[in-house]
Amino acid sequence: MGRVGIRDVAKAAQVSVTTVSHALNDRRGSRISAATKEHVRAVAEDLGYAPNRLASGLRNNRSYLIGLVSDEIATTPFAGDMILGAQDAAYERGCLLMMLDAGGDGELEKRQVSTLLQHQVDGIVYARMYHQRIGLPVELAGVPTVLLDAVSADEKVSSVIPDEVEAARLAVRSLVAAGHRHIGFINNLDDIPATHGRLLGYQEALKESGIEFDPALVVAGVPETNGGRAAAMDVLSGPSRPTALFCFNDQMAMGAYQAAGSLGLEIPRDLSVIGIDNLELIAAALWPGLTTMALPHYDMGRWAVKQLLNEIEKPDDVEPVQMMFDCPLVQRGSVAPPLQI
Amino acid sequence: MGRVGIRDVAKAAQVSVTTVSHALNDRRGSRISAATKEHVRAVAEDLGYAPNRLASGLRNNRSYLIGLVSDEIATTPFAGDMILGAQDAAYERGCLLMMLDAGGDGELEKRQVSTLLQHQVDGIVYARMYHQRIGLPVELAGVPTVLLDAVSADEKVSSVIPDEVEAARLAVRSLVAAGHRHIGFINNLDDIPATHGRLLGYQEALKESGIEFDPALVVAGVPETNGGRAAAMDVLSGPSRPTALFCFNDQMAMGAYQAAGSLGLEIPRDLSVIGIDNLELIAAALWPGLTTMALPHYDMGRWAVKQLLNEIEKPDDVEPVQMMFDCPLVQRGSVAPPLQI
DNA sequence: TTGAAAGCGCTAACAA
DNA sequence: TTGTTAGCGCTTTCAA
Repeated sequence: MGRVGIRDVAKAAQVSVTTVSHALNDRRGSRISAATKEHVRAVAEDLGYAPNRLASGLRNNRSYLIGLVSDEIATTPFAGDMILGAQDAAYERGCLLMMLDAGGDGELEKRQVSTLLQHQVDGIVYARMYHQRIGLPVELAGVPTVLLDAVSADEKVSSVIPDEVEAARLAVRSLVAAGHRHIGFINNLDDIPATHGRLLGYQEALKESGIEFDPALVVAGVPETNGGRAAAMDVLSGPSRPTALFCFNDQMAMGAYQAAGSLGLEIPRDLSVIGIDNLELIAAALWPGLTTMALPHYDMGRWAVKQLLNEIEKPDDVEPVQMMFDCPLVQRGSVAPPLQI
Repeated sequence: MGRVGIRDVAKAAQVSVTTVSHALNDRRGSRISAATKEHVRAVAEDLGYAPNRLASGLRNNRSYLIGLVSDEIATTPFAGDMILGAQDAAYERGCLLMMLDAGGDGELEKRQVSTLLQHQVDGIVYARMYHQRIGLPVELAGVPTVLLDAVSADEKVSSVIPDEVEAARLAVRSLVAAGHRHIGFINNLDDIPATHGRLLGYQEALKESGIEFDPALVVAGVPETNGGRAAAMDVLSGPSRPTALFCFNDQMAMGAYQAAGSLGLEIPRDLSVIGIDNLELIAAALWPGLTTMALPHYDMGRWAVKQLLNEIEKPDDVEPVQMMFDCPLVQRGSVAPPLQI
């Protein structure tokens, strides 16, 4: 581990450390002759010089470290792409991401944030596993922060979320486009933005197609497979069976598949199903594959870090922006025209 | 952001910075009177002092940063618990984890490692998404490293993997214990340690129960749902249908469910199924729930970091250890006695 | 165009 | 038991 430092380079290149520093960082262009710059760089390369970020960070008050604190993203399959997007964006701007996952433990999260700050992170991406409205933790006051898959009540800080209403609208529209007019909605019963947004989108899409909203066709459950199964069982056994089901998420859609199976309904012949999430592991594994709306996790992660770095790099105009991303439709095999139209 | 430093504390406590440093870090116990120590700590707490890890790291040659470089763990649902375990272990020892995911891009990975080293990480956990045998990247030479879910060909570095053979043995044993003697194996066709290890365990478990190995009962496919579906379709339509299926992983088991469904076989009445992975998202979502062997991801992640920190903290006896963890059985509802025995 | 030197916040060897 | 002070590796002001 013979770490080679800037002075080793200076010695080898027969110049001063100042010159080396300037040659490697070229700030003001007109500082150094092109020749020495080239020379110094060659020597540095030769010696395998790599800067010590601890030292430069200490001096510059800039660690090139970004903290990402989350509730459960890291460990659940739902939003892995958020991390990837964030990581990519950070890496492209010369930063590293330090990801911490408190698993929903508020006290732990507090300590994690403090540890992150001790390491002098340049800013923090505060991410939630699913779109929610939150109060910004006090320990983040004064720290450059961007919210990922969350909005703050006071909107004092930038945030990025998916457009729930539009996602639902597009999903239902695609069902309508396939010829369906009798469309059930398997909703989540949790009181979260997605629940309300998607219901709204569902209603709007129906309205714009001149289909009357029938409350009997929306039934809620816990947002997992069993909740979807029960709810689907319910609405499919009802008096007027829908020909298509819009499901709150892919897991509930999987439950709908199971309900359809046990009722002897074949997808998509007897029943079309569309989900939200594009959870590869489920959507692609179902048979037939599940048509679904992809949550723009990668883009959101990317945007959050990009915005954060922008705010860090010019802290003058810290105009917080509330961003929303669209959810693209991913077609597989679970939507077809209804049997008799 | 009025950062308060050690000298602020010193001034406020009316002592020197040395005293503050010692009071807060208590190295050699007998350095400072209990009274002043208490006093200094109180003042520090009061001022909200938090050490600057960049500065102390620079001074100590110890960043308290651990790098975790992986191929795809971060972004796929398979091994999230490895990260959690690693994070927990790091956090308990006062370290932070910097996770980088190259998505399988070797060049990128090389640069990521170099970035990590620039940030002076104390060591690196080199993790793979699934158990494999690898050559250690050259850029890691001389850097404290532990392999996670991988072993190095030369065994010069510590590593931790799951016990594939034992996992399969236990899975098959539990099928035998339920009364099955006609057990199929849906294997992966990739040439990786898990493929061979699990086949071996399958064979050993049969042998110890006095069941003859029938090559016609093992059929391989791509390790995903469709591969499992095709393979299961195959073996279940064959001349002597097994009463139970041991599947390479939970996704293939899901495929087996689909095959069973389309053949009119009810699980677990007509067919028992057992998987490996305990992929919550699938195992719990299937109906009935999938009985499966859990891969010890959390424990492996934890162990890797613990071992790494041990090696970092006393670099004298760097005796690399090759660790193996057992896979516990997670019972849900997919195993029952065979219909007629 | 280049170099000397101060100092980022902290620790620890040395002095008192 | 406590304080003074020299750096850790780097950037940058100021002088040459």
